[in-house]
Amino acid sequence: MNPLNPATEAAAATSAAPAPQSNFIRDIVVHDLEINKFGGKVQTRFPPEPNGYLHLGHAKAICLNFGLAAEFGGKTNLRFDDTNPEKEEQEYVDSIIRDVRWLGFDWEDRMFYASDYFDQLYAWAVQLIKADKAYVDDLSAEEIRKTRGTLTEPGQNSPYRHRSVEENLDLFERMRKGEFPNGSRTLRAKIDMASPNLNMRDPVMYRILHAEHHRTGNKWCIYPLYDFAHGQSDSLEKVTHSICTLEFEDHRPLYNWFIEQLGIFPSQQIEFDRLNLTYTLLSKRKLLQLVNEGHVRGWDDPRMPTLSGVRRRGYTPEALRNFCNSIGVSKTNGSIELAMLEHFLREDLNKRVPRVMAVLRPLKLVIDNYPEGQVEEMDAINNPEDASAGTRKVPFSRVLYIERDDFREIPPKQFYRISPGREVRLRYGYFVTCTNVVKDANGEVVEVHCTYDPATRGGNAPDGRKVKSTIHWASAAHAINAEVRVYDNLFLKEDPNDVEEGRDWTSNLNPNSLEVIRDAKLEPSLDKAASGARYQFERLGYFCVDPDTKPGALVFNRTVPLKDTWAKLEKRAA
RNA sequence: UGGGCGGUCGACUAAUGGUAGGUCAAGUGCCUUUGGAGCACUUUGUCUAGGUUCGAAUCCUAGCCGCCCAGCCA
Repeated sequence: MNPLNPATEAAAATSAAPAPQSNFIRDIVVHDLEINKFGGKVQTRFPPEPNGYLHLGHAKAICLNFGLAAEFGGKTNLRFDDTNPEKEEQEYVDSIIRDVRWLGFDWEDRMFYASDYFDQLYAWAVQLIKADKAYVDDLSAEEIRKTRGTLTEPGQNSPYRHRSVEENLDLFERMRKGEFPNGSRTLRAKIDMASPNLNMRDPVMYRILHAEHHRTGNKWCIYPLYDFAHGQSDSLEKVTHSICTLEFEDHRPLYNWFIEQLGIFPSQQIEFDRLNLTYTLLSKRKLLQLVNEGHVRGWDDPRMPTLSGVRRRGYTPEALRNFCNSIGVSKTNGSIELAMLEHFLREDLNKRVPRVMAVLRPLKLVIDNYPEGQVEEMDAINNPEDASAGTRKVPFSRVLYIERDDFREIPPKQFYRISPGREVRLRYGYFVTCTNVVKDANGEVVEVHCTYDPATRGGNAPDGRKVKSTIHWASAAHAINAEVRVYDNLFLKEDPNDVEEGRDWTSNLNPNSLEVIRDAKLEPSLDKAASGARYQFERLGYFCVDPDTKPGALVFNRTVPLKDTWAKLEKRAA
């Protein structure tokens, strides 16, 4: 068997990925190419702030940026937008690098940091001061807020707006030298305090922050804000199409204003809709809160929508890419059903992952007429979707474990599994007919007894008789024990932010998002399963080996259950 | 309320003045040694009202609804 694990992933054949469908950004690129807008070049970038772990929303942005450039022979840079030393950390940089690589993208030698450009940005600020387009303001944060105006009223000019160029130059230089405390002064662009776009009301370009930066250390005590760093960083990297999310639409006029005033390469900002997924929160701030408040075990908790979380859960990069390429890109705010993501996950796993038998909630099945002490090695197919995956042997004996759910003393309508008097097939084993059950003092069934038909070895009856269902099993004497972590949605509501007055989104957390099963019974071929290896537990779902696994103590995560027609029928009947 | 941006099957997304199509979901049937997978079929849609036009999802006008913006966050 060749279970897929992360180590061999890069070498694994990429499943037939749907070609990214047309979208409005691609159309713009095609058009720009036609009119030779950027000399026939396409340059994009993925610009995360290293203040948290990447999540599925970032996967969409990554696929879009790298996909677009690749399609048109361009390049994509990885750039860390690290202009706020108070929130950024090396740990996050490292995780981002790991995650983008894992998703399958390569920025070659083009890994940059906004902090690489601090000297240039400073020089540009000086240039704007000299052009009387920027000034040092002594107003406090509070005062700036008060004089900014409101959505309907214009703001008022700062009393410091008309300082001389010389004084501004001097003050800005002294800000840089560290002569002033945090918050005492800012550098502001001189635009228009009456603009209907609040971003144009003399936005702050630099603030004083006596804080150590994860890369520049204590070199700086003033740091540029996003608006004074992002566009120029794009420009320096000759980014042709600067793709960002919708909330930056209002910033585009400012983005363009700085580029025009500075007379630098005119990168073009294009905004698209953020990814929203049902039953999922995609906000770094809230994910951080989940981690900090201990609602999950960490950024890579398999219930987290972070890339490290879904990786640990058993998602494949291929599934994620196929999903991202299929959901489209637009400007409408919507929410994609989680079922869509899971579809692409199952589609990929189904084709590539070996099948194996595992019993999660064991119930003893005794075959009364099977010879005591006899063991047969049954042939089992590793992957019916892939003949090259071959076969394996699975030991069969008199006492087996079956799934508790596969037995009903009184079978409901349409329940085809084991119940008294009914014949079913044990996968790769024999036909067995349930004869009676043993109950404990509480009346709970603890043992199911049956007889087998020796003529049906392997699972076929020579007389051609059919059976309604096939049951998976594990030989009691040979099964290995494992812990299995079964996950459900982290949130109870489709929209986790949908809360009644006075409550917050954490009240929508699903208290049963994790169920730990400690005594699952697995077929013995799994005893050497390596961390990260993925399997389909037949009839149950896809599972992968968690890194918590220790020698002799296997731990599996349920990646996603198989579609379950019976569960659906049962639910509908209820 | 000022500004910006949106509204196409249940969800997502195409159609760029000329047959409203695809994927997911849902349903029906076939097939099946996984009630898995696969195959076939089916249901449901252009926010509203006017207008332009031979012809409008697309253009115009007026509404309605939703999202974003008042950080020295990004």
